[in-house]
Amino acid sequence: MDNRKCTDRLDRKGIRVTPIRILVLDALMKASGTMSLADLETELETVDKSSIFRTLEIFEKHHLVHSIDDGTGSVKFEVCESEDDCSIADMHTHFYCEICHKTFCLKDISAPLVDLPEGFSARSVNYIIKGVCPSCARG
Amino acid sequence: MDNRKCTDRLDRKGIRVTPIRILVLDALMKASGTMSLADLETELETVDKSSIFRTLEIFEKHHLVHSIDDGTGSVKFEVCESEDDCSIADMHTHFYCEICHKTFCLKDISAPLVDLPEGFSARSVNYIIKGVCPSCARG
DNA sequence: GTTTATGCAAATTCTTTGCAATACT
DNA sequence: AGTATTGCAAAGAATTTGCATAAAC
Repeated sequence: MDNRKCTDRLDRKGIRVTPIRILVLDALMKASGTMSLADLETELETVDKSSIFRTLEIFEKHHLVHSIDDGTGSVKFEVCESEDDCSIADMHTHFYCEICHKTFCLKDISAPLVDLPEGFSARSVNYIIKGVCPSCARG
Repeated sequence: MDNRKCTDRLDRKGIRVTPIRILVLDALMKASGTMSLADLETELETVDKSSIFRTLEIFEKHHLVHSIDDGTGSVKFEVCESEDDCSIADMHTHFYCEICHKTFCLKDISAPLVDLPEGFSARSVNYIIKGVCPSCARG
């Protein structure tokens, strides 16, 4: 576990460093894709669900992670790409496979932002494409 | 209530017509925006939650309605625009106001569809922009 | 010593299912 | 008669909160 990296990042965000916060952040940073609260609970056996929940709440408020709702009924979390802020430009496309029920982060594809009618102002974008992933299409 | 219009539409989709299905479809067609199961439950006092749920399930399977997950924790439903099918091209942009917690259908703005990497095939798109709506921005 | 974080348990909310009763064909 | 639909009740799943304990400043 890269304790140092996590500690630094928490520090820079002005989030007080605690063992649990390091564990949660580390798990998220190591994750290949997104993680749900349940995923984190499974991975961090020793840590209580509510602690993880509140940790994620803090992380999100400080724009260290963002949440993605892929329509599966459980919200997914992901560490923000850019260190400084989690802007709209930072949001990328997600793909949900209806066969294997996995959510893929297509980090190279940023979420499109359409022009909104007069008066609407955007703060974040949730862009999920659902369909069949390559490995499910094969087999 | 425009009984006739609902009956016709159900017929054309090959969905057996029942009083409840007419009620649910009518409520959805009259709605200015999207409706959650809870919204429908409130509006159709006499009808049980589970009946509405199963009705929506059937409607969705027959592409008469589609569901939108706006990340609020309750799935919203909406009658498909095109009579025939509810294709990707049919999906439009939704806007969720973080102040008043309302979901707006921007029917004129179709949901963008990015190019996916080799192997991924898209079946539907969920595109939600979150921010502040005109009336909340004002007051 | 006061504030903040954590764990446990339980409440809430939303969704889904089992089953008996009813209505339709 | 036999199938499909509905209501009631309750199960499930995910999220959220209250409160007491423990840790940090």
